Amino acid sequence: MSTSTPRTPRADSRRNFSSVLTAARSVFAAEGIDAPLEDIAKAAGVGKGTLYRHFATREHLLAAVLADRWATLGELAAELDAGLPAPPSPDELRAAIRTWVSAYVNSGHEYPGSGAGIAARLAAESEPVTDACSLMRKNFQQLLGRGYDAGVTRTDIDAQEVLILISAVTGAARTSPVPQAATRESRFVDVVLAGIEPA
Amino acid sequence: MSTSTPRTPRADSRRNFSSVLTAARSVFAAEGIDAPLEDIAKAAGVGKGTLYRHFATREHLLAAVLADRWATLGELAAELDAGLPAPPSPDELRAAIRTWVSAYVNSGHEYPGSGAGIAARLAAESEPVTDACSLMRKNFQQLLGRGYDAGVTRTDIDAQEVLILISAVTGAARTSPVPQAATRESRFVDVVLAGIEPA
DNA sequence: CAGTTAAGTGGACGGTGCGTCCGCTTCTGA
DNA sequence: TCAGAAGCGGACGCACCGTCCACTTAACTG
Repeated sequence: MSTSTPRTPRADSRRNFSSVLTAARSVFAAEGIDAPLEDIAKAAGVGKGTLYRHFATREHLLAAVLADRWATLGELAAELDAGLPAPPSPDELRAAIRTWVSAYVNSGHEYPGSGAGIAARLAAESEPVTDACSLMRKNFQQLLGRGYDAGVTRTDIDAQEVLILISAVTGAARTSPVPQAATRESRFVDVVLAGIEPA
Repeated sequence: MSTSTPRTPRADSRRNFSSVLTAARSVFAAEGIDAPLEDIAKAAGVGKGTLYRHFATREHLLAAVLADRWATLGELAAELDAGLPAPPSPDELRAAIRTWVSAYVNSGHEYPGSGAGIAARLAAESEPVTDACSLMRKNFQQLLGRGYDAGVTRTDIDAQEVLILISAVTGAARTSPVPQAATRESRFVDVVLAGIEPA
């Protein structure tokens, strides 16, 4: 009796939860992560109040939307790490890191505005967002750790900070006019990848 | 008669223009570059309409506020360039570039939020802002050009892009919780400076 | 298979900031 | 001194946010 009552949520509640999540994915994809929450509620066929009941803030909703994408990236990091030979050569490590970062960058294309937005939230340690990416970060940190050992990565930059750097520069690159945007993004990522190697 | 009438503006108009500009400086400094324009109008003792009459958008006002700071940075770039020995050594060039970039970063501390904001506007080629920094950019590009020659700077990254990169990463760093913010900023700047050197 | 009730809903509401518009005021040049 | 152009500034309509609460409805109970 002293323990909390875990009561399973009502059926309509669960239904609305996933309606909102689904709607959020498509609205964020179409209008960017700053889209009015009201649009999402409307798309989900629920009221604003219901949306807020399930996701206390935009952060929470955004984190929920990103969570599974980030889970996938977490797995990729683990796989890349596992796929590395016993003592990996510097070039193999660089390649693995670059591969992962590219995947991270590509995954960011789906939701406009996510670059700068994520950078800011990661840097600010926004609870819901950092929680949602904690596993991914842990696995990428693992990979990065092998970079430290092999001397291909600065030891004063950790996984979280690489994510911030990459998100920030891709975010900026993507606000550029279309002709430049794509090439800028890849050059900016290059700059960061080169920059996180030891001097 | 076919030519336009250049009529000098009325006295109250000029007065209000500078009141708004002064107010904008202090409000932007105190509340960040996203401060409500109404606050600035109030601080200047004018109505919102008057503010908009003089500065059509937030961009224009922001650009006007930043203009003289950027002029100073433009001069610094020219001086650093002029102060370089006839054939500068790579290290001398690196030092000059680093010095200028540090000055740029420090100047950004005055207005909270300017990092990410400027990065986005520079990348998006926001008219008023890119105009305001065109001289600074030109002079810094000059310095960077000598970097290309000396082989200490990637030739596929220009001055504009260095500004974007630096603004983006410092912007992110500054949203970090205070304990980390300062050290993060300097490490992030280091990463970019290292990253813009040729592979 | 009602009846009860707590969980859940959703839209109305108040608040903030934006940018525009236009009736009124003030400067300026004749 | 006065006419009229230039400039002023606050009221207005719009968009979005996040909260609140009267109503609905799913889920347990006898």
